[in-house]
Amino acid sequence: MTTTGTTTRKQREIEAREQLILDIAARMLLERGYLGMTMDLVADATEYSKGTIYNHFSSKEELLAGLVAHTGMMRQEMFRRAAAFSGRPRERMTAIGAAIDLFVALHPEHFRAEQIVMADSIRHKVSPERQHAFVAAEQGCMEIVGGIVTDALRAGDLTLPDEVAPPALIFGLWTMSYGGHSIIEGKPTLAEMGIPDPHGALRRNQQAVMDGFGWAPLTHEWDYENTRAWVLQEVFPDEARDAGFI
Amino acid sequence: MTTTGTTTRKQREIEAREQLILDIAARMLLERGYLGMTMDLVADATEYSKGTIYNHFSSKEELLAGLVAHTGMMRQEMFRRAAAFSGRPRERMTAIGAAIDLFVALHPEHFRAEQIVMADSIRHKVSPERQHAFVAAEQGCMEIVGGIVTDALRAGDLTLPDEVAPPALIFGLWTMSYGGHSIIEGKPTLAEMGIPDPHGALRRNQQAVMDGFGWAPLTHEWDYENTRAWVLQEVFPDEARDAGFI
DNA sequence: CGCCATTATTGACGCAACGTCAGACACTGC
DNA sequence: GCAGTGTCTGACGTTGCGTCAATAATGGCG
Repeated sequence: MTTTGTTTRKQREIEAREQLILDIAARMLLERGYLGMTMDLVADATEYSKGTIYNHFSSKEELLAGLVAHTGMMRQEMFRRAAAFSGRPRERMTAIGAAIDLFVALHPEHFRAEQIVMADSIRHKVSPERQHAFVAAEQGCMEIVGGIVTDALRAGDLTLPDEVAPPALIFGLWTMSYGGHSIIEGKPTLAEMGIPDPHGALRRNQQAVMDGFGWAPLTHEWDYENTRAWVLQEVFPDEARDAGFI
Repeated sequence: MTTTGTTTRKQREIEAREQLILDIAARMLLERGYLGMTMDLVADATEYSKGTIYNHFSSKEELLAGLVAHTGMMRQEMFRRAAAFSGRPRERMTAIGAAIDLFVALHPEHFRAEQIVMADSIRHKVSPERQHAFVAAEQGCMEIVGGIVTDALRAGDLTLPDEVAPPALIFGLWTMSYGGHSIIEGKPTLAEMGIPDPHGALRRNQQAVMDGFGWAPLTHEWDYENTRAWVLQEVFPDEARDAGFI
Protein backbone atom coordinates (compact mmCIF):
# COMPACT_ATOMS: atom_id res chain seq x y z
CA MET A 1 0.00 0.00 0.00
CA THR A 2 1.10 3.55 -0.72
CA THR A 3 0.53 6.58 1.45
CA THR A 4 0.28 10.19 0.38
CA GLY A 5 2.21 12.42 2.68
CA THR A 6 1.48 11.40 6.25
CA THR A 7 -2.13 10.24 5.76
CA THR A 8 -3.19 6.80 4.63
CA ARG A 9 -6.15 6.20 2.37
CA LYS A 10 -8.03 4.94 5.40
CA GLN A 11 -7.36 8.12 7.36
CA ARG A 12 -8.60 10.23 4.48
CA GLU A 13 -11.71 8.10 4.21
CA ILE A 14 -12.40 8.60 7.90
CA GLU A 15 -11.92 12.34 7.60
CA ALA A 16 -14.27 12.57 4.64
CA ARG A 17 -16.84 10.53 6.50
CA GLU A 18 -16.63 12.80 9.52
CA GLN A 19 -17.35 15.74 7.23
CA LEU A 20 -20.30 13.87 5.73
CA ILE A 21 -21.72 13.16 9.18
CA LEU A 22 -21.35 16.82 10.16
CA ASP A 23 -23.04 18.03 6.97
CA ILE A 24 -25.97 15.70 7.35
CA ALA A 25 -26.34 16.40 11.07
CA ALA A 26 -26.31 20.14 10.37
CA ARG A 27 -29.09 19.86 7.81
CA MET A 28 -31.09 17.61 10.07
CA LEU A 29 -30.68 19.97 13.03
CA LEU A 30 -32.01 22.81 10.91
CA GLU A 31 -34.90 20.92 9.40
CA ARG A 32 -36.04 18.87 12.37
CA GLY A 33 -34.61 20.56 15.47
CA TYR A 34 -32.53 19.06 18.24
CA LEU A 35 -35.03 16.36 19.20
CA GLY A 36 -35.76 15.53 15.57
CA MET A 37 -32.08 14.98 14.87
CA THR A 38 -31.81 11.38 16.04
CA MET A 39 -28.65 9.33 15.88
CA ASP A 40 -30.55 6.56 14.06
CA LEU A 41 -31.65 8.99 11.37
CA VAL A 42 -28.13 10.37 11.02
CA ALA A 43 -26.87 6.81 10.62
CA ASP A 44 -29.52 6.04 8.01
CA ALA A 45 -28.89 9.24 6.05
CA THR A 46 -25.12 8.70 5.97
CA GLU A 47 -25.66 5.03 5.03
CA TYR A 48 -23.39 3.93 7.85
CA SER A 49 -24.43 2.05 10.95
CA LYS A 50 -25.00 3.62 14.31
CA GLY A 51 -21.86 2.01 15.68
CA THR A 52 -19.75 3.75 13.05
CA ILE A 53 -21.29 7.11 13.87
CA TYR A 54 -20.44 6.50 17.50
CA ASN A 55 -16.84 5.78 16.50
CA HIS A 56 -16.63 9.39 15.35
CA PHE A 57 -18.76 11.06 18.04
CA SER A 58 -19.16 9.27 21.32
CA SER A 59 -22.55 10.85 22.02
CA LYS A 60 -25.20 13.09 20.52
CA GLU A 61 -23.76 15.96 22.53
CA GLU A 62 -20.31 15.36 21.07
CA LEU A 63 -21.77 15.48 17.59
CA LEU A 64 -23.42 18.81 18.35
CA ALA A 65 -20.17 20.11 19.82
CA GLY A 66 -18.46 18.96 16.64
CA LEU A 67 -20.87 21.08 14.63
CA VAL A 68 -20.15 24.12 16.78
CA ALA A 69 -16.39 23.61 16.61
CA HIS A 70 -16.50 23.21 12.83
CA THR A 71 -18.57 26.30 12.07
CA GLY A 72 -16.74 28.20 14.81
CA MET A 73 -13.49 27.78 12.91
CA MET A 74 -15.15 29.02 9.74
CA ARG A 75 -16.38 32.05 11.63
CA GLN A 76 -12.91 32.82 12.91
CA GLU A 77 -11.56 32.63 9.38
CA MET A 78 -14.23 35.04 8.14
CA PHE A 79 -13.40 37.43 10.99
CA ARG A 80 -9.75 37.31 10.02
CA ARG A 81 -10.52 38.25 6.44
CA ALA A 82 -12.93 41.00 7.48
CA ALA A 83 -10.40 42.53 9.89
CA ALA A 84 -7.86 42.65 7.05
CA PHE A 85 -10.08 45.05 5.12
CA SER A 86 -8.09 48.19 4.47
CA GLY A 87 -9.82 51.18 5.93
CA ARG A 88 -10.27 53.07 9.17
CA PRO A 89 -10.80 50.94 12.28
CA ARG A 90 -14.52 51.63 12.45
CA GLU A 91 -14.85 50.55 8.82
CA ARG A 92 -13.05 47.33 9.70
CA MET A 93 -15.47 46.83 12.60
CA THR A 94 -18.31 47.32 10.14
CA ALA A 95 -16.66 44.66 8.00
CA ILE A 96 -16.80 42.30 10.99
CA GLY A 97 -20.53 43.00 11.19
CA ALA A 98 -20.92 42.09 7.53
CA ALA A 99 -18.93 38.91 8.16
CA ILE A 100 -21.25 37.90 10.99
CA ASP A 101 -24.34 38.53 8.85
CA LEU A 102 -22.92 36.36 6.08
CA PHE A 103 -21.84 33.68 8.51
CA VAL A 104 -25.29 33.47 10.06
CA ALA A 105 -26.90 33.30 6.64
CA LEU A 106 -24.56 30.54 5.46
CA HIS A 107 -24.52 28.50 8.69
CA PRO A 108 -27.86 29.13 10.35
CA GLU A 109 -27.45 25.99 12.44
CA HIS A 110 -24.42 27.38 14.28
CA PHE A 111 -26.18 29.58 16.83
CA ARG A 112 -28.85 27.01 17.47
CA ALA A 113 -26.29 24.29 18.09
CA GLU A 114 -24.22 26.63 20.24
CA GLN A 115 -27.15 27.53 22.45
CA ILE A 116 -27.90 23.88 23.03
CA VAL A 117 -24.29 22.94 23.66
CA MET A 118 -23.73 25.84 26.05
CA ALA A 119 -26.43 24.68 28.45
CA ASP A 120 -24.61 23.26 31.43
CA SER A 121 -26.43 19.97 31.33
CA ILE A 122 -25.18 19.34 27.81
CA ARG A 123 -21.75 20.87 28.06
CA HIS A 124 -20.51 18.70 30.87
CA LYS A 125 -20.99 15.67 28.65
CA VAL A 126 -18.64 17.07 26.01
CA SER A 127 -14.98 16.08 26.00
CA PRO A 128 -12.53 18.78 27.12
CA GLU A 129 -10.70 18.60 23.78
CA ARG A 130 -13.75 19.49 21.76
CA GLN A 131 -14.75 22.16 24.25
CA HIS A 132 -11.32 23.64 23.86
CA ALA A 133 -11.78 23.64 20.09
CA PHE A 134 -14.72 25.98 20.10
CA VAL A 135 -13.59 28.06 23.05
CA ALA A 136 -10.38 28.69 21.12
CA ALA A 137 -12.36 29.80 18.06
CA GLU A 138 -14.37 32.17 20.24
CA GLN A 139 -11.21 33.59 21.82
CA GLY A 140 -9.69 33.97 18.38
CA CYS A 141 -12.63 36.08 17.25
CA MET A 142 -12.40 38.20 20.39
CA GLU A 143 -8.73 38.82 19.77
CA ILE A 144 -9.28 39.84 16.17
CA VAL A 145 -11.95 42.33 17.19
CA GLY A 146 -9.80 43.45 20.12
CA GLY A 147 -7.05 44.30 17.65
CA ILE A 148 -9.39 46.60 15.75
CA VAL A 149 -10.36 48.41 18.94
CA THR A 150 -6.70 48.76 19.86
CA ASP A 151 -5.96 50.24 16.44
CA ALA A 152 -8.84 52.71 16.89
CA LEU A 153 -7.47 53.78 20.27
CA ARG A 154 -3.98 54.18 18.84
CA ALA A 155 -5.23 56.15 15.84
CA GLY A 156 -7.16 58.48 18.15
CA ASP A 157 -10.49 57.58 16.50
CA LEU A 158 -11.76 56.30 19.84
CA THR A 159 -11.22 57.39 23.44
CA LEU A 160 -12.83 55.23 26.07
CA PRO A 161 -13.71 56.53 29.53
CA ASP A 162 -11.70 55.04 32.37
CA GLU A 163 -14.47 52.75 33.56
CA VAL A 164 -14.88 51.13 30.12
CA ALA A 165 -12.18 48.63 29.15
CA PRO A 166 -11.87 47.65 25.47
CA PRO A 167 -13.33 44.17 26.05
CA ALA A 168 -16.41 45.78 27.59
CA LEU A 169 -17.09 47.67 24.34
CA ILE A 170 -16.62 44.47 22.35
CA PHE A 171 -19.00 42.77 24.75
CA GLY A 172 -21.68 45.32 23.87
CA LEU A 173 -21.45 44.67 20.14
CA TRP A 174 -21.23 40.93 20.76
CA THR A 175 -24.33 40.80 22.95
CA MET A 176 -26.33 42.85 20.46
CA SER A 177 -25.28 40.65 17.58
CA TYR A 178 -25.90 37.43 19.45
CA GLY A 179 -29.26 38.53 20.82
CA GLY A 180 -30.30 40.02 17.50
CA HIS A 181 -29.74 36.87 15.53
CA SER A 182 -31.32 34.72 18.24
CA ILE A 183 -34.41 36.90 18.30
CA ILE A 184 -34.68 37.13 14.51
CA GLU A 185 -34.46 33.36 14.35
CA GLY A 186 -36.90 32.77 17.19
CA LYS A 187 -39.62 35.37 16.71
CA PRO A 188 -41.35 35.24 13.34
CA THR A 189 -43.64 38.12 14.29
CA LEU A 190 -41.15 41.00 14.40
CA ALA A 191 -42.81 42.69 11.43
CA GLU A 192 -46.09 42.85 13.34
CA MET A 193 -44.22 44.52 16.19
CA GLY A 194 -43.12 47.36 13.91
CA ILE A 195 -39.72 45.97 12.93
CA PRO A 196 -40.04 45.14 9.23
CA ASP A 197 -36.27 44.97 8.59
CA PRO A 198 -34.68 43.50 11.73
CA HIS A 199 -31.28 42.98 10.11
CA GLY A 200 -31.16 46.61 9.07
CA ALA A 201 -32.31 47.73 12.53
CA LEU A 202 -29.58 45.59 14.08
CA ARG A 203 -26.90 47.23 11.94
CA ARG A 204 -28.21 50.70 12.72
CA ASN A 205 -28.18 49.93 16.45
CA GLN A 206 -24.64 48.61 16.35
CA GLN A 207 -23.54 51.83 14.73
CA ALA A 208 -25.40 53.62 17.55
CA VAL A 209 -23.31 51.77 20.14
CA MET A 210 -20.14 52.96 18.45
CA ASP A 211 -21.55 56.47 18.13
CA GLY A 212 -22.38 56.33 21.84
CA PHE A 213 -18.72 55.79 22.65
CA GLY A 214 -17.73 58.53 20.21
CA TRP A 215 -15.90 56.25 17.81
CA ALA A 216 -14.94 58.45 14.82
CA PRO A 217 -16.08 58.89 12.17
CA LEU A 218 -19.63 59.03 13.54
CA THR A 219 -22.62 57.71 11.61
CA HIS A 220 -23.61 61.13 10.32
CA GLU A 221 -20.07 61.73 9.06
CA TRP A 222 -19.63 58.50 7.12
CA ASP A 223 -21.78 56.13 5.07
CA TYR A 224 -21.21 52.76 6.68
CA GLU A 225 -23.87 51.08 4.57
CA ASN A 226 -21.63 51.93 1.67
CA THR A 227 -18.62 50.50 3.48
CA ARG A 228 -20.63 47.34 4.04
CA ALA A 229 -21.55 47.03 0.37
CA TRP A 230 -17.91 47.45 -0.52
CA VAL A 231 -16.84 44.77 1.96
CA LEU A 232 -19.41 42.33 0.62
CA GLN A 233 -18.15 42.89 -2.91
CA GLU A 234 -14.42 42.95 -2.27
CA VAL A 235 -13.83 40.67 0.72
CA PHE A 236 -16.67 38.17 0.53
CA PRO A 237 -17.83 38.04 -3.10
CA ASP A 238 -18.42 34.26 -3.10
CA GLU A 239 -20.09 34.16 0.28
CA ALA A 240 -22.29 37.17 -0.51
CA ARG A 241 -23.46 35.48 -3.70
CA ASP A 242 -24.15 32.18 -1.93
CA ALA A 243 -26.09 33.99 0.77
CA GLY A 244 -28.05 36.00 -1.80
CA PHE A 245 -26.77 39.32 -0.39
CA ILE A 246 -25.83 40.70 -3.81
CA MET B 1 -70.63 21.79 50.24
CA THR B 2 -70.08 25.52 50.15
CA THR B 3 -68.32 27.47 47.43
CA THR B 4 -66.39 30.70 47.76
CA GLY B 5 -67.19 33.15 45.00
CA THR B 6 -67.27 31.32 41.69
CA THR B 7 -64.59 28.73 42.45
CA THR B 8 -65.18 25.42 44.17
CA ARG B 9 -62.68 23.90 46.58
CA LYS B 10 -61.75 21.44 43.86
CA GLN B 11 -61.00 24.22 41.38
CA ARG B 12 -58.79 25.96 43.90
CA GLU B 13 -56.99 22.71 44.61
CA ILE B 14 -56.32 22.23 40.93
CA GLU B 15 -55.03 25.77 40.58
CA ALA B 16 -52.70 25.37 43.55
CA ARG B 17 -51.47 22.11 42.12
CA GLU B 18 -50.73 23.71 38.77
CA GLN B 19 -48.64 26.29 40.60
CA LEU B 20 -46.83 23.52 42.48
CA ILE B 21 -46.06 21.71 39.25
CA LEU B 22 -44.72 24.91 37.68
CA ASP B 23 -42.53 25.67 40.70
CA ILE B 24 -41.05 22.21 40.80
CA ALA B 25 -40.55 22.08 37.04
CA ALA B 26 -38.79 25.45 37.15
CA ARG B 27 -36.38 24.30 39.83
CA MET B 28 -35.76 21.05 38.00
CA LEU B 29 -35.13 22.84 34.72
CA LEU B 30 -32.54 25.02 36.41
CA GLU B 31 -30.81 22.23 38.29
CA ARG B 32 -30.90 19.48 35.70
CA GLY B 33 -31.50 21.14 32.34
CA TYR B 34 -34.16 20.37 29.77
CA LEU B 35 -33.25 16.72 29.34
CA GLY B 36 -32.84 16.20 33.07
CA MET B 37 -36.32 17.57 33.72
CA THR B 38 -38.29 14.38 33.11
CA MET B 39 -42.02 14.08 33.49
CA ASP B 40 -41.55 11.06 35.77
CA LEU B 41 -39.34 13.09 38.09
CA VAL B 42 -41.79 15.99 38.10
CA ALA B 43 -44.54 13.55 39.00
CA ASP B 44 -42.45 12.05 41.80
CA ALA B 45 -41.43 15.43 43.20
CA THR B 46 -44.99 16.73 43.25
CA GLU B 47 -46.19 13.41 44.76
CA TYR B 48 -48.81 13.07 42.06
CA SER B 49 -48.91 10.49 39.32
CA LYS B 50 -47.84 11.07 35.79
CA GLY B 51 -51.44 10.92 34.60
CA THR B 52 -52.34 13.84 36.84
CA ILE B 53 -49.44 15.90 35.55
CA TYR B 54 -50.65 15.20 32.03
CA ASN B 55 -54.11 16.42 33.01
CA HIS B 56 -52.57 19.84 33.57
CA PHE B 57 -50.05 19.88 30.73
CA SER B 58 -50.64 17.63 27.76
CA SER B 59 -46.94 17.31 26.95
CA LYS B 60 -43.51 18.25 28.19
CA GLU B 61 -43.51 21.11 25.69
CA GLU B 62 -46.77 22.44 27.10
CA LEU B 63 -45.29 22.39 30.58
CA LEU B 64 -42.31 24.36 29.34
CA ALA B 65 -44.59 26.82 27.59
CA GLY B 66 -46.52 27.11 30.83
CA LEU B 67 -43.33 28.14 32.59
CA VAL B 68 -42.63 30.78 29.95
CA ALA B 69 -46.18 32.13 30.07
CA HIS B 70 -46.12 32.31 33.85
CA THR B 71 -42.81 34.13 34.22
CA GLY B 72 -43.65 36.23 31.14
CA MET B 73 -46.64 37.67 32.97
CA MET B 74 -44.46 38.45 35.97
CA ARG B 75 -42.04 40.23 33.70
CA GLN B 76 -44.78 42.34 32.18
CA GLU B 77 -45.94 43.32 35.66
CA MET B 78 -42.40 44.36 36.62
CA PHE B 79 -42.13 46.40 33.41
CA ARG B 80 -45.38 48.16 34.27
CA ARG B 81 -44.12 49.14 37.69
CA ALA B 82 -40.74 50.25 36.34
CA ALA B 83 -42.34 52.41 33.65
CA ALA B 84 -44.43 54.13 36.33
CA PHE B 85 -41.26 55.47 37.97
CA SER B 86 -41.53 59.24 38.07
CA GLY B 87 -38.65 60.81 36.25
CA ARG B 88 -37.49 61.75 32.80
CA PRO B 89 -38.13 59.19 30.06
CA ARG B 90 -34.54 58.01 29.93
CA GLU B 91 -34.62 57.47 33.68
CA ARG B 92 -37.74 55.37 33.21
CA MET B 93 -35.95 53.38 30.51
CA THR B 94 -33.12 52.84 32.96
CA ALA B 95 -35.75 51.62 35.43
CA ILE B 96 -36.84 49.04 32.83
CA GLY B 97 -33.23 47.90 32.66
CA ALA B 98 -33.18 47.44 36.41
CA ALA B 99 -36.45 45.51 36.21
CA ILE B 100 -34.97 43.14 33.64
CA ASP B 101 -31.87 42.54 35.77
CA LEU B 102 -34.04 41.73 38.77
CA PHE B 103 -36.34 39.56 36.73
CA VAL B 104 -33.45 37.52 35.35
CA ALA B 105 -31.98 37.12 38.83
CA LEU B 106 -35.29 36.01 40.31
CA HIS B 107 -36.41 33.76 37.43
CA PRO B 108 -33.22 32.50 35.81
CA GLU B 109 -35.13 29.65 34.21
CA HIS B 110 -37.24 32.00 32.07
CA PHE B 111 -34.76 32.71 29.29
CA ARG B 112 -33.63 29.13 29.12
CA ALA B 113 -37.18 27.86 28.85
CA GLU B 114 -37.99 30.56 26.30
CA GLN B 115 -35.09 29.61 24.08
CA ILE B 116 -36.16 25.99 24.10
CA VAL B 117 -39.81 26.79 23.49
CA MET B 118 -39.02 29.19 20.66
CA ALA B 119 -37.29 26.54 18.57
CA ASP B 120 -39.68 25.70 15.78
CA SER B 121 -39.64 22.00 16.46
CA ILE B 122 -40.89 22.57 19.99
CA ARG B 123 -43.22 25.48 19.37
CA HIS B 124 -45.43 23.73 16.89
CA LYS B 125 -46.34 21.21 19.60
CA VAL B 126 -47.63 23.96 21.89
CA SER B 127 -51.33 24.82 21.92
CA PRO B 128 -52.28 28.13 20.30
CA GLU B 129 -53.82 29.37 23.56
CA ARG B 130 -50.63 29.02 25.53
CA GLN B 131 -48.60 30.48 22.68
CA HIS B 132 -50.92 33.44 22.70
CA ALA B 133 -50.35 33.80 26.43
CA PHE B 134 -46.67 34.45 26.18
CA VAL B 135 -46.79 36.34 22.90
CA ALA B 136 -49.26 38.70 24.60
CA ALA B 137 -46.88 39.19 27.53
CA GLU B 138 -44.07 39.98 25.10
CA GLN B 139 -46.26 42.46 23.20
CA GLY B 140 -47.29 44.02 26.49
CA CYS B 141 -43.66 44.65 27.40
CA MET B 142 -42.99 46.14 23.96
CA GLU B 143 -45.94 48.51 24.36
CA ILE B 144 -44.83 49.66 27.79
CA VAL B 145 -41.34 50.42 26.51
CA GLY B 146 -42.82 51.98 23.39
CA GLY B 147 -44.76 54.38 25.60
CA ILE B 148 -41.54 55.56 27.22
CA VAL B 149 -39.96 56.23 23.82
CA THR B 150 -43.06 58.11 22.73
CA ASP B 151 -42.88 60.24 25.87
CA ALA B 152 -39.22 60.96 25.17
CA LEU B 153 -40.03 62.05 21.62
CA ARG B 154 -42.88 64.25 22.84
CA ALA B 155 -40.73 65.81 25.55
CA GLY B 156 -38.03 66.61 23.01
CA ASP B 157 -35.44 64.51 24.88
CA LEU B 158 -35.06 62.31 21.82
CA THR B 159 -35.15 62.98 18.09
CA LEU B 160 -34.84 59.95 15.85
CA PRO B 161 -33.59 60.16 12.28
CA ASP B 162 -36.18 59.39 9.61
CA GLU B 163 -34.85 55.93 8.89
CA VAL B 164 -35.11 54.82 12.53
CA ALA B 165 -38.62 54.05 13.77
CA PRO B 166 -39.21 53.90 17.53
CA PRO B 167 -39.59 50.08 17.51
CA ALA B 168 -36.17 49.82 15.87
CA LEU B 169 -34.56 51.62 18.82
CA ILE B 170 -36.40 49.34 21.25
CA PHE B 171 -35.19 46.40 19.21
CA GLY B 172 -31.61 47.48 19.81
CA LEU B 173 -31.98 47.58 23.57
CA TRP B 174 -33.94 44.34 23.51
CA THR B 175 -31.34 42.45 21.50
CA MET B 176 -28.53 43.66 23.72
CA SER B 177 -30.38 42.67 26.86
CA TYR B 178 -31.40 39.29 25.51
CA GLY B 179 -27.99 38.47 24.13
CA GLY B 180 -26.26 39.77 27.22
CA HIS B 181 -28.14 37.59 29.61
CA SER B 182 -27.86 34.58 27.32
CA ILE B 183 -24.10 35.01 27.04
CA ILE B 184 -23.62 35.66 30.76
CA GLU B 185 -25.57 32.50 31.48
CA GLY B 186 -23.81 30.42 28.86
CA LYS B 187 -20.16 31.47 29.05
CA PRO B 188 -18.58 31.06 32.45
CA THR B 189 -15.23 32.34 31.16
CA LEU B 190 -16.08 36.00 30.53
CA ALA B 191 -13.72 37.13 33.29
CA GLU B 192 -10.84 35.44 31.51
CA MET B 193 -11.80 37.35 28.37
CA GLY B 194 -11.36 40.68 30.15
CA ILE B 195 -14.98 41.21 31.18
CA PRO B 196 -14.93 40.86 34.98
CA ASP B 197 -18.32 42.58 35.50
CA PRO B 198 -20.52 41.61 32.56
CA HIS B 199 -23.71 42.97 34.12
CA GLY B 200 -22.10 46.34 34.60
CA ALA B 201 -20.68 46.26 31.08
CA LEU B 202 -24.14 45.45 29.76
CA ARG B 203 -25.66 48.45 31.52
CA ARG B 204 -22.90 50.73 30.29
CA ASN B 205 -23.43 49.54 26.72
CA GLN B 206 -27.16 50.07 26.88
CA GLN B 207 -26.57 53.62 27.97
CA ALA B 208 -24.19 53.90 24.99
CA VAL B 209 -26.99 52.90 22.62
CA MET B 210 -29.18 55.67 23.99
CA ASP B 211 -26.26 58.11 23.86
CA GLY B 212 -25.75 57.05 20.25
CA PHE B 213 -29.25 58.20 19.39
CA GLY B 214 -28.76 61.39 21.36
CA TRP B 215 -31.35 60.61 24.01
CA ALA B 216 -31.04 63.41 26.60
CA PRO B 217 -29.73 63.67 29.18
CA LEU B 218 -26.59 61.90 27.95
CA THR B 219 -24.50 59.64 30.16
CA HIS B 220 -21.98 62.34 30.96
CA GLU B 221 -24.77 64.71 32.00
CA TRP B 222 -26.59 62.41 34.38
CA ASP B 223 -25.73 59.63 36.84
CA TYR B 224 -27.88 56.72 35.70
CA GLU B 225 -26.25 54.32 38.14
CA ASN B 226 -27.72 56.55 40.79
CA THR B 227 -31.12 56.44 39.10
CA ARG B 228 -30.85 52.68 39.09
CA ALA B 229 -30.03 52.51 42.80
CA TRP B 230 -33.02 54.71 43.47
CA VAL B 231 -35.31 52.51 41.37
CA LEU B 232 -34.14 49.37 43.16
CA GLN B 233 -34.85 50.97 46.51
CA GLU B 234 -38.14 52.68 45.73
CA VAL B 235 -39.84 50.54 43.11
CA PHE B 236 -38.51 47.06 43.77
CA PRO B 237 -37.40 46.92 47.41
CA ASP B 238 -38.65 43.38 48.00
CA GLU B 239 -37.36 42.00 44.72
CA ALA B 240 -33.99 43.70 45.15
CA ARG B 241 -33.62 42.17 48.59
CA ASP B 242 -34.62 38.70 47.35
CA ALA B 243 -32.15 38.97 44.48
CA GLY B 244 -29.40 40.20 46.81
CA PHE B 245 -29.02 43.46 44.87
CA ILE B 246 -29.08 45.62 48.01
C1' DC C 1 -1.64 -17.02 -2.90
C1' DG C 2 -3.41 -18.39 1.60
C1' DC C 3 -3.41 -17.60 6.54
C1' DC C 4 -3.86 -15.13 10.61
C1' DA C 5 -3.82 -10.92 13.64
C1' DT C 6 -5.62 -6.59 13.94
C1' DT C 7 -8.80 -3.22 13.07
C1' DA C 8 -13.38 -1.57 11.38
C1' DT C 9 -18.28 -2.22 11.01
C1' DT C 10 -22.72 -3.75 12.12
C1' DG C 11 -27.39 -4.03 14.16
C1' DA C 12 -29.82 -6.36 17.91
C1' DC C 13 -30.28 -5.34 22.67
C1' DG C 14 -30.76 -2.97 27.40
C1' DC C 15 -32.39 1.01 29.36
C1' DA C 16 -34.76 5.32 30.10
C1' DA C 17 -38.29 8.64 29.08
C1' DC C 18 -42.63 10.20 26.73
C1' DG C 19 -47.47 9.81 26.52
C1' DT C 20 -51.85 6.62 26.95
C1' DC C 21 -55.70 4.41 28.89
C1' DA C 22 -58.34 0.90 31.32
C1' DG C 23 -59.44 0.39 35.70
C1' DA C 24 -59.37 1.97 40.70
C1' DC C 25 -60.91 5.56 43.55
C1' DA C 26 -63.41 9.62 45.66
C1' DC C 27 -67.00 12.52 46.05
C1' DT C 28 -71.91 14.08 45.60
C1' DG C 29 -76.84 13.92 45.58
C1' DC C 30 -80.69 11.00 46.74
C1' DG D 1 -76.23 2.71 51.13
C1' DC D 2 -75.90 3.40 46.14
C1' DA D 3 -75.55 5.04 41.52
C1' DG D 4 -73.26 8.37 38.72
C1' DT D 5 -69.84 11.54 37.71
C1' DG D 6 -65.47 13.07 37.67
C1' DT D 7 -60.49 12.30 39.18
C1' DC D 8 -56.34 9.75 39.78
C1' DT D 9 -53.12 6.05 38.92
C1' DG D 10 -49.25 3.31 37.23
C1' DA D 11 -48.34 -0.45 33.98
C1' DC D 12 -47.66 -0.54 29.14
C1' DG D 13 -46.43 0.57 24.11
C1' DT D 14 -43.18 3.16 21.65
C1' DT D 15 -39.11 5.61 20.54
C1' DG D 16 -34.40 6.98 20.87
C1' DC D 17 -29.64 6.73 23.15
C1' DG D 18 -25.57 4.16 23.68
C1' DT D 19 -23.23 -0.77 24.01
C1' DC D 20 -21.06 -4.78 22.57
C1' DA D 21 -20.56 -9.43 20.84
C1' DA D 22 -20.39 -11.10 16.38
C1' DT D 23 -19.00 -10.36 11.66
C1' DA D 24 -16.35 -8.44 7.85
C1' DA D 25 -12.42 -6.11 5.90
C1' DT D 26 -7.56 -5.12 5.82
C1' DG D 27 -2.75 -5.91 5.56
C1' DG D 28 1.58 -8.15 6.77
C1' DC D 29 4.11 -12.52 6.10
C1' DG D 30 5.68 -17.06 4.71
